[in-house]
Amino acid sequence: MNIHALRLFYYVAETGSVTKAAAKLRISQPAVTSQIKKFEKDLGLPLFTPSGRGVSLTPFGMELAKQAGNFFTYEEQIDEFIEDYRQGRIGKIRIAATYLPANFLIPSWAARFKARYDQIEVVITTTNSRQAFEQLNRHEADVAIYGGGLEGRPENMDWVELFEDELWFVVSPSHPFANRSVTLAEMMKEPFIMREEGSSTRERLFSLCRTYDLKPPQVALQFNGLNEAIRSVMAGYGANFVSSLVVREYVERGLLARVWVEDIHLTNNLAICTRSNEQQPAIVQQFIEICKQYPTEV
Amino acid sequence: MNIHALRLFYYVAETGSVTKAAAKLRISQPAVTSQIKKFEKDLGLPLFTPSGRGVSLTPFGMELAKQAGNFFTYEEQIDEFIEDYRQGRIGKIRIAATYLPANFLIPSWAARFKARYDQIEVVITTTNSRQAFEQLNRHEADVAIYGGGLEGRPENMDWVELFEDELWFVVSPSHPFANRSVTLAEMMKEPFIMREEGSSTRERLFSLCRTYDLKPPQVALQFNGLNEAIRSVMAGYGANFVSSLVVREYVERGLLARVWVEDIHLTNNLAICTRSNEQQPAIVQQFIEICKQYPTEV
DNA sequence: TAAAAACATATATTAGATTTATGATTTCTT
DNA sequence: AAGAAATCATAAATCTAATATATGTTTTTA
Repeated sequence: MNIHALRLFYYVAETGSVTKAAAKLRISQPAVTSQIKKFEKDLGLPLFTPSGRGVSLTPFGMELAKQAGNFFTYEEQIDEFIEDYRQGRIGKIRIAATYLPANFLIPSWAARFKARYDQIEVVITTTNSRQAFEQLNRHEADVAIYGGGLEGRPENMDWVELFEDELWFVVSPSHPFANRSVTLAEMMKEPFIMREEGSSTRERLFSLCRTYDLKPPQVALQFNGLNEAIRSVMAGYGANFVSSLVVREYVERGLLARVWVEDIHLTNNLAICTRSNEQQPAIVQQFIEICKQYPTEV
Repeated sequence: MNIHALRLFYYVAETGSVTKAAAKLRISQPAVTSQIKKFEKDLGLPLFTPSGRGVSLTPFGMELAKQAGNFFTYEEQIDEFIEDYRQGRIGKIRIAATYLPANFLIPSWAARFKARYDQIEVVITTTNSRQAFEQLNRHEADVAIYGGGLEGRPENMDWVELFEDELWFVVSPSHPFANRSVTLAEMMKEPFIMREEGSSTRERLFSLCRTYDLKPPQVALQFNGLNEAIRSVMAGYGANFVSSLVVREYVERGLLARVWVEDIHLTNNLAICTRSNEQQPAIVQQFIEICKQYPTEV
């Protein structure tokens, strides 16, 4: 494919105008026009249609512009990689993670990694799971670390499963349900401390209610962070449904108490995810090795 | 970044030899050497070190080769995407249609089309005939499917005629005119169930009255849908003037009755319309083929 | 209706990639 | 060990392809 032509096309698609694209590229307008025309002829498909005194994209053009966008983003990443190397900053690893791993797992992995590769920059971005995969797809991240259900995992990814982690119902130790066994219906009558929308645990609790045809619990308080939510549970403001990894220590120290809800056994599947059919840089492979070696050491 | 140079570099890295890379690329060996040298100078980092009478990669070269491999794999994927689109394996077809075809013809065509090209998105917009052509002109639709008179068809369009369809006067079976032959003047004294303004059948009935210098019929009821209008005719609220395609089944089942109006034989011409002097994408051609093959199979 | 804006086309120019010819170094062969 | 073969490097000439300049066409705006 003619990448030069693809690039000019992409600029036109982005700016919506041949003239503007030419200005941005600092070349003449006819240079852009002729490249686009030739490109369309090569492809055998039209990219633009006249629209007033400008142009607008065909459906195919729109799709191609998206692809081109990702492609040139990747090109930029390679440039950055080269620049890092030239500057002697041997490298960088960019991790997109959901809340749980970012707060409870990555800190120890990153520390171990840094101890061995102290020159390597480790950049961690915390997002929800959808955005994590989008970042990976757009080559804005090298790996995604994901804790959640098995459903809804994207196709074009390689998965390295780390471990399974139980989801627990927890309340304050002074709560009547503390260390008792109750039905799901009873549990759902309690007020809950909730995380923000997009939290996979929140979604799973709600879908659990739909499955068993129960009214979702009342939302006592809502927090945009896991620690804050847990602190609020300890203070007795409501119940929570949360990864055992996060609360085990609190339960052991008697600051939180489990509630055994009959027949409900959900797990979070923790996994490291990379784009499939791709050769990963050595440092990325090294990082994944460390994660596999010390999966749960907090 | 110089992608051309990156490509030559990648071939050398893959084959492990400048000469072999040149042979694979079908260019001369000095062409490859000079590009690599220039690339190394641009980057400010060496990619190869001499090794015997050949070359071998530096650590940086190895990492860059991985990145380049992924990058060119992505390029190939874009090529495949383009090829898929060109072959009509993926894509979108946007159909602007008038009421009759959108309700009575396109459903079966679209089903057949989808069965063969399940990756293709089919978007159907129902409008009146004028707007259908405007959409086509503005490149907001790929084809227009039009049922109506031959007059008033825009110039700059290519037409594929599908079939002719008689327009019938119909009444409820208990109506005194049922299965009888009457004059146009007599027919026009009956109250009519009318479609909304902009309906081409409505327009043609009114222009028929003008032609024969008759007062237009009284409007018994007006509906914004064809099915609703027909149901109202069956219930005996008035007469209608409608495509035989729509009512044939009702007439055969004795739910509606024709009225033969002397010397009046109007037809709807059903046609598929595309912008002329344009090469249509393969999928659009395929869709038109299906329409031609099964014109009236409801 | 004239002016301005935006894209298209034709021709000329220029940048840069390739070829050809040849040199330098290393390895293989006998 | 010497000559042949293989491999990469360099220099000059050639050729391809992208760009610039000038101008035309269409559409919108004043």
